[in-house]
Amino acid sequence: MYRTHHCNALRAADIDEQATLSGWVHSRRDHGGVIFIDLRDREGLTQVVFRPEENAGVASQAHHLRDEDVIQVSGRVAPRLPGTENPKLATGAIELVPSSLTILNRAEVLPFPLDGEVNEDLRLAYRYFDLRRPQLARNLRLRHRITKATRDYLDGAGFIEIETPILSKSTPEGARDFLVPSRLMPGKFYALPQAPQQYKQLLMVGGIEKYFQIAKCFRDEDLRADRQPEFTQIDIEASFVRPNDIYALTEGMLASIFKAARGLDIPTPFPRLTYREAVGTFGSDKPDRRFGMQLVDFTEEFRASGFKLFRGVIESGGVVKAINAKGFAGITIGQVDEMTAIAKNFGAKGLAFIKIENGEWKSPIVKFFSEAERSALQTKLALEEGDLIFFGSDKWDIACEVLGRLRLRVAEIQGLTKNSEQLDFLWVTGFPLLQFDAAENKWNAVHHPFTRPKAEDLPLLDVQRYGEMRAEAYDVVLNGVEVGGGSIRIHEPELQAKMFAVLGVSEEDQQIMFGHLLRAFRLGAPPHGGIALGLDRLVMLICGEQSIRDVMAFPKNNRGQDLMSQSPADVDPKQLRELGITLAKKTP
RNA sequence: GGAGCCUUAGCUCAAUUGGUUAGAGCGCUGCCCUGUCACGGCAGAGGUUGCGGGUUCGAGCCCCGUAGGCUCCGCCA
Repeated sequence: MYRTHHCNALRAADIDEQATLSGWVHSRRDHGGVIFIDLRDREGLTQVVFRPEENAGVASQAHHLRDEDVIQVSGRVAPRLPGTENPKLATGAIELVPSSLTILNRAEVLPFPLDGEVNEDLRLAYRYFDLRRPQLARNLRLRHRITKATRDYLDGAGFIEIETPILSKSTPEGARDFLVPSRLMPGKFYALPQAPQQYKQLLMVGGIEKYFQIAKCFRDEDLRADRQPEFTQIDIEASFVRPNDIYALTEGMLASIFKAARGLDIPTPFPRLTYREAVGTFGSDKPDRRFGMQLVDFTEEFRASGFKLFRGVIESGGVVKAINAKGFAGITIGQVDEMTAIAKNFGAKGLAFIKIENGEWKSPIVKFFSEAERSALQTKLALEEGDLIFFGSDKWDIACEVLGRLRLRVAEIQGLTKNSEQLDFLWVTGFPLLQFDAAENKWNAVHHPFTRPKAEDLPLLDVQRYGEMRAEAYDVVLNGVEVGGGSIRIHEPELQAKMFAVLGVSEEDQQIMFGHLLRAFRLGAPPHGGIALGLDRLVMLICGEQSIRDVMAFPKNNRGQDLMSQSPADVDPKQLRELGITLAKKTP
């Protein structure tokens, strides 16, 4: 038996008991005579004291212990000498006085210390070692609590967990696929699933009615702090449901998750905003509402303005909007440049702003404003000394996005959400169904091609007013992060075929790529819909981390490499021959 | 594909205007130390300043290129 107790178990009540502990040498304090070891396992720390006068052999062995050696000690639980108890340690009232010490494994010189900041690439190269950090260990355990709560909740709601294939089929829309070559059918490829989308819909056709999966998904796109090439979704699909059913289910599940993980009762139901409201008021379809700085519309006020720039934009169908960056009039030249760069990056031609300083409105454009226009700005933006107005005047979506991005950056600079404990959940609904891609000269699905148009917008399909159609789709947003999204699906073969056609998929290609789905819909497909939540992002938010890498056991770096195992890597030419693959010569 | 920041000892960082032999803390090695818990003390080892080129009497520092890391934009149905 390696242990009788773990390292966070022994208390004053155990004094004079015999105990055996196993774990890592967390720290050693060698006084030449007496030696203290903090022994660590995943549960905590226990001080072990070696006294030469009690057991010279064991004590001399202990002189050679180094950090992170793995040892086993057996002995007597003793009270600490009066005055030497450590209140910072749960086991601080006692110590173990060992009669035997077994060194189970030595640790070489450590690549980096486990406390303090270390470069992430080094940590990733030694991930198995880095996982000993309390932070990462805590995150993985919290992640387990969250998936456990998810399974328990969905099981209680009658959902069945079903695995769907990882070796799947490439589809044209969406993200770039990871491909897997087939050996038995040379020249053909599987694709790793971007999501179990079609399978879960086919499970609905199969009469499962309530499905879920903690599903690995794969997308071959560039990485970010919150995007990895392989990630996990809480994937849910149900039959005979309307959006309200999905909302209630998701809210209940998230409440259950936050209760299990953080002991918090989050208020439900979540508020709902339409896409138009979210973008129009916050400049984002995943608004962070933990601070104000809302977008205010001044299109009517400036319709006949003496300021030609605004008037011209409005005359050509655009809008004038503004935000009040409170207390930001002291903005530096560098920050003005940064804000202007942000504005231009998101499509604005420039950035107009007004500082309210020393009771004056400071800006080259103020002189063009009428008294009524100034008064409207004053009132609707609730201007005070020290405030700063940013304007967005452009087409609606550009003006909104520019101000939305500025709003987030100002909030970041001002630290408005720093140390915030607030959990702001909301639903965003009524997304556009389709978006025109000028570069490809075609319509693309905003969500995915299986998304159901809102019933009242269906007539627009036949008159080809695609851009005005809204989807029966919804996102759930937490603190400005999209943690999930879903939709009610199309279950009629005719409508689905029509959607494919709008998206530019020929009838022949429909049969090749989606024939099974269209055929399934002709065999009694129930109305259905669902949602998928990004588990990694959710865990990240619950753990208070900035990156999903910190809530995954073995994440990849910025370029999709595993710095520990050095993947991706070259393969043996024999493997390629079996697959019928020849590598193109590298172009110099 | 683009932008920004970064790269000096095993780790985290410093190094004045371009100027002597590139320093500190932690870690490591050796010695001392019997109540510490960030133990303490003494001594020591450890550097191609990412790499290549340039400017200069002289480059960690300036210039050009390149590699790598992170963040963001594009991309992510």
